[in-house]
Amino acid sequence: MPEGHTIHRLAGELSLVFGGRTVDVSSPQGRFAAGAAVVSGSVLSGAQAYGKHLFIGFAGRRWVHVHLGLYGKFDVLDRPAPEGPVRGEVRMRLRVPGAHADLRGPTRCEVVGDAEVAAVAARLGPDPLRGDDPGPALQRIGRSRAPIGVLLMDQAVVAGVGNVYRAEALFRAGIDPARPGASVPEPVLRSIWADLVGLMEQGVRSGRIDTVRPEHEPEAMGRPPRVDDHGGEVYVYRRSGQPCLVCGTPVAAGRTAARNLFWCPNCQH
DNA sequence: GCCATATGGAAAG
DNA sequence: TTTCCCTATGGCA
Repeated sequence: MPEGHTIHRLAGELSLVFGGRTVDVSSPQGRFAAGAAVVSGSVLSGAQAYGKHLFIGFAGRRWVHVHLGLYGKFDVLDRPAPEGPVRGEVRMRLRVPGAHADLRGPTRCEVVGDAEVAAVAARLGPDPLRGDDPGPALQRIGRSRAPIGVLLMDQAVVAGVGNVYRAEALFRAGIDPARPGASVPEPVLRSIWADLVGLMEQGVRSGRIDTVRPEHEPEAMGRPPRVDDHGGEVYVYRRSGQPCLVCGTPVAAGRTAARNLFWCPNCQH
């Protein structure tokens, strides 16, 4: 479930569990064997998140740069690594007495230096989860003819927003994803930013994406709760054809830039 | 078993 | 705009 909130949450968990400790790093699958050897046995200083990029810091100014991509997973477990054969394709395993973490299916997992961390941070737009100034994002969107739905997913514009937060923030703002960025009034852009900050901070705390306002929650509407793969309750994401939680109109679906897009044609303009 | 699918992004055409 | 990569899972023979 890798949108920015997942990565920031992981950074916190990794820092808490492994920070200040000497960590054994391995690659049961083998594809990260060389990198693991570089950092294994050194002290893990802490982890940092920039958008969807995770940097795990080790003594000697070395970082393991991890990007989960579409289906990567990084499980941090408060118990010793199990004995015996490793289940599945574990690219990287972190291990200390009493805890371990397994990384599977990442798009990227490599040892880098400070320069690479800085380069990644520099090419990303402001991150709602880092307390960044939204100015550059607002300006870029305000000048662009590209659809607001595309701009919000562009990591160079806003870092950390993925397909779920994109769809949900636009629904909550009542904005049609196809609208050109420049056509969205600046105050609306500001409120979308503030909304993303609140939603994503909540996501970091809960480890899931919940976007439905109290007045539209299942208990309030007399319908059964619904939990999707992302773990939470949402208005439109992956609800195509089902009635909009606010107006009952069937939720629309489309594909833009090879990604699924969902919106309510009645509530969003 | 096979196929489709997924919250991403980079490279190729 | 399409293709490719990385992995697990659920539906369907």
